[in-house]
Amino acid sequence: MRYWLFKSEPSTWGWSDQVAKGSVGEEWDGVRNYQARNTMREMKIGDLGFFYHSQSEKAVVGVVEVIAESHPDSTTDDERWDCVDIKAVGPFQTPVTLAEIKADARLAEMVLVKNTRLSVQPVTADEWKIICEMGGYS
DNA sequence: GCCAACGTTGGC
DNA sequence: GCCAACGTTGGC
Repeated sequence: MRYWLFKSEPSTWGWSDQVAKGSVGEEWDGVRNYQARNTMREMKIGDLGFFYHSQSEKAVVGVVEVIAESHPDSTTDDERWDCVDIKAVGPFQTPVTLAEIKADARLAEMVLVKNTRLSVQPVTADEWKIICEMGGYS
């Protein structure tokens, strides 16, 4: 079991949109970046991920689960682009902000901090645990 | 709204 | 194959 982070602008596709899809979930489509795509290709069904709101909010707001492994992105005919499907699992009691993450020395090596522009990222088991605790998620 | 960082494209 | 130009993302 591995852990990941999915970044989205809430105005385009937010946590509430993801929740509205329920257990059916939704494609994490629209990714046009090789590094992010390669990360998605490593995902397995049952892996968990953080759902992060970029732009105005800049916070981890909930947890999602991978429900379909990498497959062609239905929003393009370009066969270079794949994506996975995810469903919402549950919200954080308290969103964990980027500022809080940056303020915690244990999280200084997070991809979220080191490579701010990457939209799909790996998260280590330690980072996962720390952020879940910060968010009151169990 | 600005700007830095980064990825991609295209000319040579 | 290199590198300049350009476009996009995302934090501030």
